[in-house]
Amino acid sequence: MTYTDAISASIMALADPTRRALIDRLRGGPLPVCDLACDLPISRPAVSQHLRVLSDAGLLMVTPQGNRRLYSIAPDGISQLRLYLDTLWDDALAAFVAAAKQQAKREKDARK
Amino acid sequence: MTYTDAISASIMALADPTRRALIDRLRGGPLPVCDLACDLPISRPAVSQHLRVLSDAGLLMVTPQGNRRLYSIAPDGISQLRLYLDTLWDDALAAFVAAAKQQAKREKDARK
DNA sequence: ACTTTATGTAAGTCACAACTTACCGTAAGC
DNA sequence: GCTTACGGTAAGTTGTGACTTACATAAAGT
Repeated sequence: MTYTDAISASIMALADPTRRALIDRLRGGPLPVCDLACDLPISRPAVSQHLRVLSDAGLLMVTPQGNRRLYSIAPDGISQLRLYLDTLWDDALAAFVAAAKQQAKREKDARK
Repeated sequence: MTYTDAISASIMALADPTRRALIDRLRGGPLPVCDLACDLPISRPAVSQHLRVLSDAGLLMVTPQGNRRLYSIAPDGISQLRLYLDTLWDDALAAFVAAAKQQAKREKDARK
């Protein structure tokens, strides 16, 4: 289960509101840093640092294009997170159903 | 899109490694605080605080049972996160495909 | 009734991460 | 070649959040 480390990095990267804003801004397609920074209330270096974190987590790709660097969402990174949540959801639901059954059984026994 | 705030709280709650450990520990079913705290390297109050954060984020449910409080994963909370990631993945994939097409077109034009 | 067990809350400490400014490359445009 | 956009890195500051210990509460056991 070494894959957990990648998941960990992804979730921690997405935890910051500014970084989620960046991700949401990239939903439409690739954008250069200046476009991302101009409508955020923080400095451009701060944006660069956030982009670094997101890239390291495997959530973003970079494609240098002449003078600029186009950032875009990496579907693979999102996919891994989805997978993690899917198994978590399965387990949670199974546990929920089991707990409900157990509760019903207890109530039935109590009525006797 | 007020739902983003709930998502925000969920992701930030899951960002902490200790809290993810708690969640993973609860995959099997409900557990009291002492069971959760005993195999973690931090104090029990710290665990209580983490459980509070997870509960506030809608990721955990509590069912008091006599002396103890049983914590369990709230499927609804996980479900909301899954939904968020699903739309994000859809957008990311669409953007990826669009970018690939655009790239192919550029290369075709360049060959002429 | 008293003690023990299980848990939450308060207050204070400390490390870290999210900023800032300053600086350094590198590709375009004139 | 110089200047101007674009963007990453370095170093320093600071707010926040993850701990700690100490205390409070409430149900169970004896």
